[in-house]
Amino acid sequence: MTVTLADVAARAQVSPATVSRVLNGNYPVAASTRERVLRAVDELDYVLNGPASSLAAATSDLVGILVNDIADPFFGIMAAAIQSEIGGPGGRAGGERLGVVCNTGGSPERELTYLTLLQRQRAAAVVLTGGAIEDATHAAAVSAKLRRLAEAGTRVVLCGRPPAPEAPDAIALTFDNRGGGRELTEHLIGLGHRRLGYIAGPEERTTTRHRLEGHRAALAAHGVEDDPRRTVHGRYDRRSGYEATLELLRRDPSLTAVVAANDTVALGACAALRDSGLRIPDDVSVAGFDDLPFSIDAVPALTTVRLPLTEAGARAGRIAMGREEPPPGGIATVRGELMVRGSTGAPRA
Amino acid sequence: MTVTLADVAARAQVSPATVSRVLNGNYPVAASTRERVLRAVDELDYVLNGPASSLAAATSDLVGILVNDIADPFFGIMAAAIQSEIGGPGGRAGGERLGVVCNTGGSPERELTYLTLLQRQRAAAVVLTGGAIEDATHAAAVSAKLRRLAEAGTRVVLCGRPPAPEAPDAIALTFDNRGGGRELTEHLIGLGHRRLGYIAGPEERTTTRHRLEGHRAALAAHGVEDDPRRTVHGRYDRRSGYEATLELLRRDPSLTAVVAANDTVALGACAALRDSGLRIPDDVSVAGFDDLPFSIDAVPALTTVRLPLTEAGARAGRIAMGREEPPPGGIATVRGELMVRGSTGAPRA
DNA sequence: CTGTTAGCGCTTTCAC
DNA sequence: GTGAAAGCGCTAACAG
Repeated sequence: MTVTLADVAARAQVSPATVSRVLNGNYPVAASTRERVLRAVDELDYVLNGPASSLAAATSDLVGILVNDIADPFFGIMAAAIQSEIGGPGGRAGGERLGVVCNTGGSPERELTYLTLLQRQRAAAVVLTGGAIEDATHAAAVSAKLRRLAEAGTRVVLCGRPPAPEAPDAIALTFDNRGGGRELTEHLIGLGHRRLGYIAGPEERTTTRHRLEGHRAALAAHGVEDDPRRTVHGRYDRRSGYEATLELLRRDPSLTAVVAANDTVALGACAALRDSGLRIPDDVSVAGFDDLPFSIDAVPALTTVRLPLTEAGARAGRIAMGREEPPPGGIATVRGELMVRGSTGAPRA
Repeated sequence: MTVTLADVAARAQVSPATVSRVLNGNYPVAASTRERVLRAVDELDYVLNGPASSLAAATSDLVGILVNDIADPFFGIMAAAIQSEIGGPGGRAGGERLGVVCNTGGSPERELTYLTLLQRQRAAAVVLTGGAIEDATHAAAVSAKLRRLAEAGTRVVLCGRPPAPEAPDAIALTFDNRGGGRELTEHLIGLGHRRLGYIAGPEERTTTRHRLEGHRAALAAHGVEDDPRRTVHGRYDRRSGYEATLELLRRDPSLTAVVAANDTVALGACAALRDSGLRIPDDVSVAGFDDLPFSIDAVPALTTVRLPLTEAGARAGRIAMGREEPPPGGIATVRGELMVRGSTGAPRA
């Protein structure tokens, strides 16, 4: 019924081994033989059986990319960059790898499930993107999985995620969220702001914590009071930014600036300010983080910290494919760049 | 070295067959036996070998989701919805399916490559999202692949893509792009606009063509002149919208409205208008398509056509998993909803 | 450069 | 309800 490699071999009048060699292209085969085999493949419309091939070879061409929220361009952009380096020749069978993105939705269980599934498939590599969850139990479970994956020969790369101390084999490309957060708040302080609201992301997330730490470091360094009532936690979405801003305004109507956990949240903050009759930046300045494509189209354009998502993703992809040397020590910090635009200005008198 | 099912069997003092039955849960096994097996699995930290399992069972737990551009929230949102219905129990081994998204980047070759890779993996189902490429050769190749996949037992679902006539087994959930496009332009005509620029997507794409056809149908129905110089093609991105708008303005500075292929393009159009010193909607109205989350935050908020991406994706996912009846005839049309907001208004006098 | 020979680890009849 | 045995389709030594 289904065409197998043996059928191709019979038709091409060679042994199955030869067909395999032609298909994998990793072994010398006479040009004429190769041609004959390829013709047979074509004529029979043969498709390699992936599972059989992976079983025999004890490894597969699958490369998994884990993201927290695929609907968020932050992850979409990284995923696209990573995947672009994974497709194309370099794999085993037929010279193609299957780069696939898995959406954990930020759920620890799903993250672990995907990791298990990928482990089950004997994935060639796994790339985990974005902030990690800071629950100790979960972190330990993930680290254990990563270690096991690495032991089984799966390359593990973290992109935009801090290194996992217990998974020493994992290469990490970390974003300098702390530094970026600090720079951003210093920019605001430099403009004269002293009462800054901060909309943080979900608690128990490394990204959230690091950005907030940067913000606080800036306040501390410049002797600006850090009133805990000026910080609100929420999700990484627009709605959350909207509501948090209203809440911050309620707590302190004299705020002159709002720093958001990311650009999406900042957009929600802008909407809330507008709906409250406040002008940006005349009444209140707003800043985001990430510099997603739409941020420049906000009105006024958003001041933010640009993260080189595409470059970092591409690099992570190449490292995962073994096409680029890992950074020394297995860890590299990727810095953000402050983008000053129209949404921030001097505070009202 | 690696733990196999036989190891688990030995430890639990049962046969490999029994372990397999426990793991797949699709066969009666005594409760006490099951427990013993599960304990052994745990103690040995056993992970099923996916390829071996798929080889023996002649099917896998992989479900592929093809998208044109994962960095575009349009696809991200659909992919997230589809994937959310795929994870969870229902698969074979261990009751989990691996829903993975594959980014074709809009390239015909990569689309075909992914399809082949998925076929090679004996995927349980494949969901293709978004507009199709209208090249006859490519369309035929895709249709052939889809037919072959269906023959091999892979469920094929199209989500937001028109049905492929040559792949009759594929279930199609199509967006009514033509109707939405028409409604949008009629809204503008109703406001009094007569000189409308249209920024179309890339040529040779069903989505592009259908939206444009809707626009033209509206013009024709209301006796508005359809000057071909008022239509420009570009990519589905912001930059393209920016440049196209400048070009349209150059060709006809008296334009009173710009209809964009989608919201992202519309954002670029807004930026170009602003940079040209034109007010929205006082000087020029702007409309988009899709109603992505950021569209409501544009200033002014974008008039657009809302597509139920999440609902459609979830439904496609359920159909792919065999958890929902396909629509009668295998084809369902999903309608959009006109969202009138601040970016459109009456033309200047 | 090519063929022969063993499995890879699991599922699944078929018996008991 | 459980075990024994026969592959699933391919790859990878090892010869030649």
